Amino acid sequence: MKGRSATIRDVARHAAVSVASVSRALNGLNSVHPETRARVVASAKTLGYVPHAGARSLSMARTHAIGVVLPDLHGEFFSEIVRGMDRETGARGYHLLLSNMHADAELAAQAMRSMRGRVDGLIVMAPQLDATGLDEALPPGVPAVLVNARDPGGHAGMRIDNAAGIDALVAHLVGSGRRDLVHIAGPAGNIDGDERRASFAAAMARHAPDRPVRIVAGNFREEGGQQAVAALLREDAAFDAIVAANDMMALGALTALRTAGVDAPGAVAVTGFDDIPLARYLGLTTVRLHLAEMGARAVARLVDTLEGAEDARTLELVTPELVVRTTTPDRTSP
Amino acid sequence: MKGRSATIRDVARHAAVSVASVSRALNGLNSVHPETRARVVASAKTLGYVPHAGARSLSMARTHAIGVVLPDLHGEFFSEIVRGMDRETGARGYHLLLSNMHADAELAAQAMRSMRGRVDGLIVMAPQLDATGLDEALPPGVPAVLVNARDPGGHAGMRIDNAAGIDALVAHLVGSGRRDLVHIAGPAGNIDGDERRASFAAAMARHAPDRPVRIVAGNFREEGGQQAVAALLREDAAFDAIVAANDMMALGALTALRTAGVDAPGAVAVTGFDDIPLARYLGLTTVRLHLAEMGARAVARLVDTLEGAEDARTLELVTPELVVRTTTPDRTSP
DNA sequence: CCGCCGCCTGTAACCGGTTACATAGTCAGG
DNA sequence: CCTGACTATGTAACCGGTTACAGGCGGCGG
Repeated sequence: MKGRSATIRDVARHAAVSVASVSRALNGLNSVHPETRARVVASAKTLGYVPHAGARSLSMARTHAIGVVLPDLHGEFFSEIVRGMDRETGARGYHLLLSNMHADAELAAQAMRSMRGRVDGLIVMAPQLDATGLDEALPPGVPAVLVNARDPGGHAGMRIDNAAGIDALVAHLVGSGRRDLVHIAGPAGNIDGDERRASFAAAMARHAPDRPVRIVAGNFREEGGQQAVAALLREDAAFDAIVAANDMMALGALTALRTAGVDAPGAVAVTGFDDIPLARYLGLTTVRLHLAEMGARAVARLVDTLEGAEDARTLELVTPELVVRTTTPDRTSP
Repeated sequence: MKGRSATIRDVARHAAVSVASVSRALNGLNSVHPETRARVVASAKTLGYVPHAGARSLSMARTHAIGVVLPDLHGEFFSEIVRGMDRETGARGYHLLLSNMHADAELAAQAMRSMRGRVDGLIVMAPQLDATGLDEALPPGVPAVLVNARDPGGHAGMRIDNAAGIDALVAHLVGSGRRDLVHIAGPAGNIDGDERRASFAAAMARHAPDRPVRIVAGNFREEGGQQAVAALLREDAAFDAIVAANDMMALGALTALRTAGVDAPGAVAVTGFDDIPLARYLGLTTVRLHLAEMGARAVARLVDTLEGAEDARTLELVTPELVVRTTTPDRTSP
């Protein structure tokens, strides 16, 4: 409509006061005569004045925005984390600046740099970057919380407690009468995959120390679960439970078992990891990740340090919750 | 570490040139002597200089960010739209500023205002706001694309083509031998629910004009589908197909039919709307929404108008895609 | 030798707010 | 009546960039 929208100086002129008074009046600050304030507010309304957040940020050195750098996450995972962040962020009066999908480390680094001056802090989930590469990429002086990073280095970190999740699953299986467990692992090199594999070995040592630790390779995808089961059947292995590193592979394993004529979950119990929506429909026993909570906590910690609290710079774990369904029936009470 | 991070003046001092030269050198602009440029680049690197995006935005009156105002969307829906936006936004060199979850119109309006000076344009999905309320809430001079708005008024709009989706489903059902279709509607007042209900009537008139238009109430949730089926069975209605207004209700309908002993999909075919991930697993015939594409198109249109193209201010529809699965078996070729 | 032109660079204004500091006015206490 | 404190307001610097404008300088044609 009109050329450009009203600035604070337009309001000042219209109300016949100085810009300082306008600023003070509109921010409810210091001492402003009630009558002056009323005049300013009226002028602002008639001019349709909306403060320019960018200018304010510049002069206050505070943007009230936090940046989020994520890899190319899929569906549920992405949406849950971001939802949690968004909830907390809104509650604390901040905004979220997204920068998703970064193919390689260079792009991710560039994305992080391009946020300097736009955000007060960063939440970074960058599987491609190691600790030192990350320190180089982070704009100096911008606090950060690392989510799911292999090594948070000197920063605050958030991570899923994979060990607790796997331990709960193994304990549950052993407790319901299973003895010969097999783990279908995630892709090598993936943080969660690696942790879950190691945790499986640890959990077996704790709950079934007399049994061997059996692990077959997988890839977090449905076919991976199918192929793993096919390999197991081919070598005629004896097992009565499968602990898949995530739900999708558990699904694949389940269908592969059934099409091969194996009684699942009767003869072979199956567990997953993640609790995707499908798991509920298929009755899959699994662990729920509380991703939204993790996102919210990451924001909460970041905002806390932004607002002066001590920066803990510690790694905080989010404990998954065991969800028992029908793929792990109890064998101990026949 | 060091007190505050380097500014352009620090670089200028270090390289013994003026700030203007630094700016020109780093932006690959105009005419800068190669040697000078090299010196500037070297200084910038040793000082760890990262440009301050906020300051740049202020002076250029361009933020290269676009704001997104969404209601509290759940899972798949939210994530798909945002994913599409993010993809396009990254490809065009922009950022995405999220402001999710706005309980009422007032909060949504406030969220939109708070974005002035932070973004170059807005993508708004605000079911609570009507056209005029929206025009008041929009900061002046900020172009906007409205997603799923009942009436885009004078703005550009994006919407799912509900009529095309319902028509495809009804055509498919009638084509496979069904005649007595029942629609389980969405909640009254919801845009998509209303459109789908009206479209169902229109589609029936087109493809099965001799049959009555039967509609029962629903609420987009699983129980809604169950309750609708219960009501139908209670009144002993004769029907051989159910067209649910979304997938969740279709699921509810399916399970309710089966637990009531009705042969589904043999005696009663069932269709949904949305194509949520579960639909594939349950073999539900439905239509796929291409939400990511809608988000991407919204961004593309917005960026186009920001970069000078003609602003079409037109309502653009995204056509859903029919996905035929097992809940609608063919009856015409016995 | 002069003037002009093109290349390179510097100075300073500007974007739209906030805020330290100065100042004018009012009022009470001594 | 003077002084000090306090309130209300204005002036101008500042945040960190971009860029219009003004030179300075060297080369070249006349």
